Amino acid sequence: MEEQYHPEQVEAQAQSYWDEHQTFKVVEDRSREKFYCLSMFPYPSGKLHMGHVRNYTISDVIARYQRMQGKNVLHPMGWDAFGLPAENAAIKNKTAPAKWTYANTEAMRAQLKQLGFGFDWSREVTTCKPDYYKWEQWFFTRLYEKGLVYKKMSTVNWDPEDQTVLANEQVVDGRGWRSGALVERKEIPQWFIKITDYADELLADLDKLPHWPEQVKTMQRNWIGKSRGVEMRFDLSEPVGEHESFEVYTTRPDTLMGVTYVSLAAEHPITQALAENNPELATFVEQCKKQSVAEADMANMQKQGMDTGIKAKHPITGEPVPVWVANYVLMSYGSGAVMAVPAHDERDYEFARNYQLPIKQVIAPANGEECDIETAAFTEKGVLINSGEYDGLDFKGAFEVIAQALKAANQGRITHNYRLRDWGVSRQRYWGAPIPMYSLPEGGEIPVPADKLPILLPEDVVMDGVQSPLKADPEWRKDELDGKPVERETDTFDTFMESSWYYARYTCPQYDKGMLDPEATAYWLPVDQYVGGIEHAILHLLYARFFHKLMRDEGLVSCPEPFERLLCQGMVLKDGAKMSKSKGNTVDPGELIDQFGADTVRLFSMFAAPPEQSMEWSDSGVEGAHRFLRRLWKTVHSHLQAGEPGQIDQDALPDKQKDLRRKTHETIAKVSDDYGRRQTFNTAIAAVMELMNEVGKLSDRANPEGLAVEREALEAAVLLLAPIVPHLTQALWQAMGHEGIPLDAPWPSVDEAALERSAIEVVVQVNGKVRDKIQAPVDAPREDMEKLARAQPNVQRFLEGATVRKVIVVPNKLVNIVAN
RNA sequence: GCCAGAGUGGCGAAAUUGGUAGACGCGUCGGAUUCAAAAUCCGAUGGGGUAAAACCCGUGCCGGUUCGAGUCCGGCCUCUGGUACCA
Repeated sequence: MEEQYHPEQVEAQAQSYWDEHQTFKVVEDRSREKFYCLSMFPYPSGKLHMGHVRNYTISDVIARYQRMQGKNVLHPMGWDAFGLPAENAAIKNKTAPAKWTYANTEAMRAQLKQLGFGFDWSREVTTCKPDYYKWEQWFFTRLYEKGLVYKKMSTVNWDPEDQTVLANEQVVDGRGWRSGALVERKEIPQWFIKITDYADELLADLDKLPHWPEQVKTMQRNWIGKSRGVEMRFDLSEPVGEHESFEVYTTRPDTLMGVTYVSLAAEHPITQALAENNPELATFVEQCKKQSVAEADMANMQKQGMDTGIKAKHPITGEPVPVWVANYVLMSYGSGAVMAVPAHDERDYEFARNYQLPIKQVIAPANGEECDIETAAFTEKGVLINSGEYDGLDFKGAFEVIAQALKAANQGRITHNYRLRDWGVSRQRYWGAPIPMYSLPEGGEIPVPADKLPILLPEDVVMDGVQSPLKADPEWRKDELDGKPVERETDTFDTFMESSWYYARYTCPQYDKGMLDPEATAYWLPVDQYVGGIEHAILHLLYARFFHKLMRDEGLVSCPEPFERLLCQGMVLKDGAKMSKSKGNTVDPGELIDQFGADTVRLFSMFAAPPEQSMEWSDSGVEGAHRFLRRLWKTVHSHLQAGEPGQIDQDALPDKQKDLRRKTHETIAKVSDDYGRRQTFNTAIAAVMELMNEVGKLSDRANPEGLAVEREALEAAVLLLAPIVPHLTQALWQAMGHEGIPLDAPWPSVDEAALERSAIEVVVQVNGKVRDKIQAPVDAPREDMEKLARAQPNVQRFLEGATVRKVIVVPNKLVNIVAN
């Protein structure tokens, strides 16, 4: 063994060992317990960034730990290769998106290997390759046949200058990021998948995920947003064209008598019909089109409206209610119409104040307190007032009685509503999987038959920066079906489609008899541990759960949920801000590896913060991590120089040696818990550092027995760190005379005899403040502890002249004497 | 706006079930080693206070529950993620 730690040598050696022995290649083995450890696959954007390093280090640590528990571990990697950045890069670099993407996957794969991640590269999946998206296209046609796919008009950002659809991200301050033109809303036909059909199941099954973070489940519940309310019909006082009424939904039917106006969306058919003969309204509707489609923008924008002049009848009283058009009512949410109760809804309140609409209070606080409706809306539930026969009812009573009245009058009914909307999967972009649908010459659409799949995306294209090459090329769309000409859909899939099922494809990446091999999915699924960024808490994770249920209903997978346990890692920050190119505060993992080695980078990423928390990058912290590894190396080296260890006879050990053994076994217990249950790798590392500090203080190298105690501590430290710094620990493990690698060694176990201690430190408080600390025998009776505590001089000082009211004794921990 | 988080020394953090606030690391200061420096090793390090102790204060802010609150409850402030076409 060399005296100095040379990471470049150690790492090259370990990595070539893994390559030669195909250490991370796994196959189904029904005789062993499996563990499927998955990290969110990267978008191949160019180089790895620190967020990737953190993500994949976490999953690698978990995968290696589980392997040391004896499990058959699958830890795959692939590329979420379709997406918008490839198109932008293609335009900028005058290259094809495919070429750019493949170059990036090459570069990033090399970096991942440098970091020593134990991926089974034989299962690599690249979503932009036809053998992957073919099955996605096939699955979509199956969903179509099952009635789970439909086409409808839907709103997009339209750049009138480039004549193209923009992503929300491409709209900056209301203008197209390239053209600078004011962006408009435009309604175009798009494909949707009925995720709302699965809303109840997606909601209910969150309860089957005890190992998901509570916050993620809460976010998903709120996103699905199931509510119980009343759907009711407002009849128009006189018909508008063919329209005689419209529907609204409310969760607060108790406020129905406080309705002072109703609002329609600009795109509502009644609004459209009215605008035909009302130029002023038509202008307002046009104005409404010049605003963002993003929810955050809509919620923050100035609320504007216009009185249409027509009236609707209140569904209970029949009194006329003015009908307005408002920019904040969206056609794609619910029915595109809302009833307004300004006294009890903040948004309606603000709107009514702006336009001097009446505000009628119909709810009073339940506790009889006053509330001033002149200053703010009262949005809590309470008791009905000014509501005629309903006065005095509470929310629950009013809900039922008013719903009953609406039902009796044939004006409405109780129903459930979801905030969740169907999944729009059409994108008017090139770099995505073509949507496998044909338009027929006689009109209508049919799915592309299986034998015509995949619909290939041409890779050799030139991007002009404006239009998708699929749309620009009139030839591409031409196809033939049973001798008849048909036209291909030129839209491509939302890239969330690919990321919704890649985890399943990893179980059988080369399978060509179908989308998935049910035997492979039955063995490997569900994923036991999923690791990825919190930013995916809703969209990706909800779509993937949805897709899983769709695949289950197709007989491709057998479990109800795809991800058993979820860990959402925090962001990597530098100088308090997210690392990003635009802020210029990025750190290049490659340079760090060159300087310190992969193990140091991995160690620091795990040590700086617990995985869920955002983590502050620090150059000197990295140096500290490196220092620790050098120290560990040197300690093992000098230990080996000191001679051969003997046998340990626990009972005969001197106290110092007993202390070191206790520390060793306490550390094994603590670190095992940190890896397995708590997943706090930072405290696991801190515990091993403490152990190494104790080795420095307590080791006795003068005799074989002392060397044996030290050897035990060092072997424990090496095995406990093996998942985090796999190269260095492999070298040390072999230097200490072991065949094979730590990864295949059993996880160290705790020797209960070594943990035993005779005395324990107990804190003594007077009135909750620490006044002394005593050494008490372990499990001392309460009376003894109290007596001992009271005897301390400093405790007596504080008890002087006071009467003891109560003594609280927490066994083996603390005594608190309450006195005054 | 709405939904979900976070806030503890000079810095990253720890405190796992309501029971010693600051483990571990970084930085800083002092010392050893060295011709000198780097590296390494040893020691100190929340603020106030003391010769040293004792003691007092201290976990974003205000209030509450409790023998005891970083931890639980109510109300704020600031920051972060998501907000359906960034992934």
